[in-house]
Amino acid sequence: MYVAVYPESPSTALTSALLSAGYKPVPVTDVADVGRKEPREGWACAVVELASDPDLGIVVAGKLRDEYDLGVLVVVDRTLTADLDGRNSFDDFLLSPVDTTELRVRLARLGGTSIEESHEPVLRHEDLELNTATYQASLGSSPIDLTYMEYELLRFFVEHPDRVWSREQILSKVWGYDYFGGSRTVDVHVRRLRAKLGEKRAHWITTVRSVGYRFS
Amino acid sequence: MYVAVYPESPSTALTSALLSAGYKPVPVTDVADVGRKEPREGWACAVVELASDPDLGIVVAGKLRDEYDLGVLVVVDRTLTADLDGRNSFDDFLLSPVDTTELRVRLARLGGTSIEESHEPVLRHEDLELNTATYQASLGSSPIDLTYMEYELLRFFVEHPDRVWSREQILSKVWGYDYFGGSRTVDVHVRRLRAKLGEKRAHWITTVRSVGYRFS
DNA sequence: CCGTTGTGTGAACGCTGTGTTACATCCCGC
DNA sequence: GCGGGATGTAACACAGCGTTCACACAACGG
Repeated sequence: MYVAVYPESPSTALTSALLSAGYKPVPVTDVADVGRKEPREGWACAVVELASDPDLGIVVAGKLRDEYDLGVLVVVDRTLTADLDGRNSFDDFLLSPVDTTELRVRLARLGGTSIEESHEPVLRHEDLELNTATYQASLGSSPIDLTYMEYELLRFFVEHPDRVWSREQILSKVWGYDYFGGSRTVDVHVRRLRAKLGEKRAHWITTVRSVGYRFS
Repeated sequence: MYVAVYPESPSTALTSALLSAGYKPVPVTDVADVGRKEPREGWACAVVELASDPDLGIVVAGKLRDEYDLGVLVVVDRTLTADLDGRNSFDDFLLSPVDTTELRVRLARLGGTSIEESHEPVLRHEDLELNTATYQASLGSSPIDLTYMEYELLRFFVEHPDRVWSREQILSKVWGYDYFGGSRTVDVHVRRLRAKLGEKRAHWITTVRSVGYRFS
């Protein structure tokens, strides 16, 4: 995980914090240097330390983000925090003295799954996707049409895989604690789910005889 | 600029920092309380303090973001920072003790993104245009005549597409959180909207049976 | 091999949720 | 106050869906 660090001579505190967080800091002298020194696997993100020339640092941050499409974390002295107000040329910032754990978490948020994706509450299982915000489901690229109870049941399974659930447990968890109905209801819905999942994926729901069902 | 603050009894340090940053903190007891106490102008964002029960706080943060579409800032004790790693149920975080300036900048960054959108006087969806300044709507080049409630409902949908909204959520967001009326009201207005949108575009509003409506 | 028990499957039933219409009420300009 | 449009509410019909039933089949033990 290589991280481009500007300016060329970052504080030793920042460098050691980056190292102990598991990153390899690479100092760069200017924006173009980021292109020249880019490692084969690419940059994880960039860190810009605002020190002697805060305004220049802000500009560099913007260029790194716009021209190189990097996530940019700005490290700012506590006394200069107000300078960041209204700026949007960086993705996140951090006050110095740097807290190593905070640095690690913020870099992980930058580098990890993009913010857009993480905004969507999507449950996945292999090529199945359940978008809990839109109540839409899809297998691979093709959407599948699930009724309300089918969706709720499948969501329960995806959220609680790899263990056996009795029909009574499933009824109380999916249909509600106060539900009184025959346990065969679960059977029928499981069957319909299997049918809609298709032959290849029907075995995701395993019958455990005289116990219940398991999803995996 | 109202800010929903969870849990109900936030630390005095946080409260005073919010006040001196120019925000009005409103303590909420739980997720549903956010709907009940929502001011007319809406929330600027939400702040969740992780204290006695960090896991619960994380869950609440996620619900505030997903169900109420709020920007969520989490305040975490330095010793608990690592708990945030890998979590994505919030938009930003802040270490305590709270630095007032840092708080102000981070809240501005949170609110700023949504303000940008709402500052645009014209909302669009495909060939639909809603001019929020003049309260006029048009499909392609032909203007359509919407009543006040129709306009407000359509605006809500255009501003919050691609997710399901329950009738209760729509009522509280469009009609006002203190509105008590039958949820069939929503049905009827949705129907009127569909009629005015025309046959070709009526499906923009999808019925999600036993859940609500989705605009996309 | 048979009897029992548990599960898959298809069809039928009944109910809930929704679309739709009609009507009552409210609001505002005249 | 009157008229007309906008909005809320009630009533009804229907489609979709969940539940139940009946039966066939599979699994298991003796």
